[in-house]
Formats: sequence, C-alpha cells, structure tokens
Amino acid sequence: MPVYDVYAKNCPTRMLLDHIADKWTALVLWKISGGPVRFNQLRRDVEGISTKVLSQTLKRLGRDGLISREVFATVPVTVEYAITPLGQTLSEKIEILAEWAETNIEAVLAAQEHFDKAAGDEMGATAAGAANRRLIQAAGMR
Amino acid sequence: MPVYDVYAKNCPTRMLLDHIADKWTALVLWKISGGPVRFNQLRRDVEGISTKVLSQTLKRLGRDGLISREVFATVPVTVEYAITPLGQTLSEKIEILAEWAETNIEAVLAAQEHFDKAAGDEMGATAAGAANRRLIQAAGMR
DNA sequence: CGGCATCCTTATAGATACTG
DNA sequence: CAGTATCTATAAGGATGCCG
Repeated sequence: MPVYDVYAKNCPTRMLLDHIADKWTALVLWKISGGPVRFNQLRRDVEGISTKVLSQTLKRLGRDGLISREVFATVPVTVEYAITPLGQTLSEKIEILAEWAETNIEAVLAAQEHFDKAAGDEMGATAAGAANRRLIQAAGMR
Repeated sequence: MPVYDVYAKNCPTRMLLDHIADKWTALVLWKISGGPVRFNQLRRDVEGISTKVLSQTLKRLGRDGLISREVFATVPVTVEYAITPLGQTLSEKIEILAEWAETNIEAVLAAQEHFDKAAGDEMGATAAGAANRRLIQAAGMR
C-alpha cells in the first residue's frame, strides 16, 4: 500500500480532496444526504447552480460511489439521487465544515471589516497600492 | 441574528464555504496550521501551487482572519505565516476532511473502477468514456 | 422531467520576467 | 527571499435549445 500524501501533486488523496473541496460538490452532496432528491429539485435548492454544472457534479459523485441514481419509469420519467453509505460518511464531515461556517461567519466578517478598514485608512486610492498595503496590514490581525 | 443558509446564493455563509472549499485554500491553511511557515517553504510544500495563486490564497486567508503575517527585518527579508486561533478551529475541520480522504481513497478508487468498467462495457469509446478513463489514469499512483 | 449538446463569456491557472 | 506584473492557455461557468 502506497504512502498517501495530500500535498503530493499526483497522489490520489490529493485529487480526491480536490474533488470534494469543490464549492458545488459539497453543497450538492450535503443536500442529497438529507434524503433522496430529484434533479430539478436539487437545481432549485442549490441556488445558482446550472443544469450543466449540476449534471457534471452528480456524475462525478456517482462515479466516486458517493451517491446512487435510480430511475422510475413514470411519465415523465423521475430520477432520484440518494446518498450511499460511503457518501454518508463524507457528508457528515462536510456538515461539520458547514457548521463551522455558520458558527464563525460573524468572526470572519468582523475580521474582513477590520482588515479593509485598516487598509483603507493608510491608503491613497490606487488599486495597485491597495493590494500592497493590504498584505502589510495582515500582520496585525487577530 | 439573521438566519444563515449555505444554500442561499448571497448568504455570507455560502460565500465563506465557497472560500474554504477551495482546493488550494484547504491545503495551504492546513499546512500553516502545522506551525509558522515562510512563503517559499509553502510553495515547495504544497506541490503544484504557483507564486501567484499562493499569494492570492494567503491574502484571502489573512483577510478572513484565519492566518497572520509577520515580517522579520533580516537580509533578505523573512516573512512568516502563522495560524490564528480562528484559523486553528477551521484547520481542525479540514484535517477531518483530509483524514476522510486518506481513509476512504481505496473505496473511492474501487467505485471508480467499477463505474468505468460498467460504463465502458456499454459505451465503447465515446467522449464521456474517454474523459472517465483519463481521470482514472490520472489518479493512478506509482 | 431529466438531462445532453452547443455556443459563448468569464475566471482561473500557469509560465515568465522583474523588483524591493 | 518574498512577492508583483503581465500575458496567455485552458477550463469553468452561464444561457439556450432540444429531445427521450
């Protein structure tokens, strides 16, 4: 068994992390983990996703064994996506991330405000210079 | 306190999730959480990242209050990036994700193989099949 | 309804060169 | 060393239309 290292460019774990650390993938998988969902339902629920991107995302998730796809012979046809046991274990980790986001959003927004204010204070108005100052100011964070 | 919903397009939590669910951000933050690191050290450690992307990522992390930046007046100058308490809480969640990846990579690779075999059987050499095969090969570790 | 195909517009990444 | 600036290649994303 090879030694896996997410920092190694060609390591499968790195690629897997790249997959799941995708803005759409996380949202879609998490939504499906809440119970079987149909395509257009997902499209409505995950705001801003296009049919194309949703389709691609579902394919990748299915291919990775994280979700299943069941077709019902209704008219018109109905397709349900459901979480697999493997996918369930991942969605739990993603939920932790989402919870972190909800819990700490205030702190992050406050940091951004502080950061932007500090950058604006000692700055003229050139965009190029702004980028420079911003970095310098980052030192005083926290 | 507003009601946050990561599925809502304009919700701050959704934006935050989009930030941290970035392939480079997660890796960089996690690496920094291991102890203060210098710019070029990060560049070497996180394989495949360019100076430009690393620079952007560090800026964003600093702005979000997740990392700090300290400049030492050595010759040549030395800059150290360190995790903040807030960033530390996030990196712990990211670590959980990374651990999941390492733990379940075998299962995912197996699922992919099964998937591609089934798909290959019925689609021969279509573009979709080719794309799948490409991914699988890319994931192959030496 | 559940998609895929197509076209087209942006982001984003990578490579390279250069500076304090 | 620690970045910035710029240009280019490529991919991601959005809009639309069609079909089983």
